[in-house]
Amino acid sequence: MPEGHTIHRLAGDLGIRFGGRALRAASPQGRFAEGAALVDGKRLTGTDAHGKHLFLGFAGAGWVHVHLGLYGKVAFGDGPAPEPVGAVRLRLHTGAGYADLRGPSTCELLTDADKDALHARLGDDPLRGDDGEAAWARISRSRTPLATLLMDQATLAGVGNVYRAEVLFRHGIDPRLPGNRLTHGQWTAIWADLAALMREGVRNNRIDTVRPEHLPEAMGRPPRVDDHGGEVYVYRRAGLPCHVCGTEVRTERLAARNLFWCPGCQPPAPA
DNA sequence: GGACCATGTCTAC
DNA sequence: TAGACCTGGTCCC
Repeated sequence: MPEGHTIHRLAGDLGIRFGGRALRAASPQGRFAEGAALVDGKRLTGTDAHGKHLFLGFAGAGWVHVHLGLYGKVAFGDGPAPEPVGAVRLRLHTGAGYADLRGPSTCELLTDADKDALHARLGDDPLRGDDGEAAWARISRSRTPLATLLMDQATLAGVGNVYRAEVLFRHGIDPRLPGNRLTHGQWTAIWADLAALMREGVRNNRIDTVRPEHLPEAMGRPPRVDDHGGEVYVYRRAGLPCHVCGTEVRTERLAARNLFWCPGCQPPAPA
């Protein structure tokens, strides 16, 4: 599901599957009918991802910009495309395979200039090889809680609710710590960790954040299955014991999103 | 079949 | 900060 790793993975998969080829495009659901008609029959020249934004370049037609939002999905299939099931906003296909896009919050056609403007309002992306210093410049002068800053796409692009909860846990940082109380050393460690975790997320197409020494087998506990499909420390584990210290994982609404942390492993910094 | 929930973001008050 | 919105999965009746 859609944090930055999903989008980068999609950009890669779409490039491998369809790159360089002329594609048929349609909008069975109808809400992208005009855009689909404009790229129909055009060659896919390249794909790009920045944070949670996906871009598909079509020769002579510009860029299809997709944001999956909370519910969006892309489903791939081999062979000729069957009758569309459900609300398919955009279907791309060749005779040999197809991709169906459902439920995106955005699916629109952009010019190069539109795309540039979008990049300009997005922050550093751990999956684009950025060094994180522009993000640090904003974080280090903000009194906003770090948990909120990590999800501000203008500061940092691609991190969502799972990665923010998990990376703060891995670094033992209280999510409510104001940005300007973080040290540069802590930030470079967080940035490097995010880049590594998210690269692994792209590879595996799921979010795993638990260190090998904390996996249940290594802790002498029975294996577990997290219902969102990856191994995590605190995300959506409210009320359950922390895998590391046993303290009950807490949850709270912060800036209209659910936040999860372990008060034992992520104690408040001294004032 | 309906209620509810979700890894996101924008807009209006 | 509340509500809206895009959709599908899960749970309950």
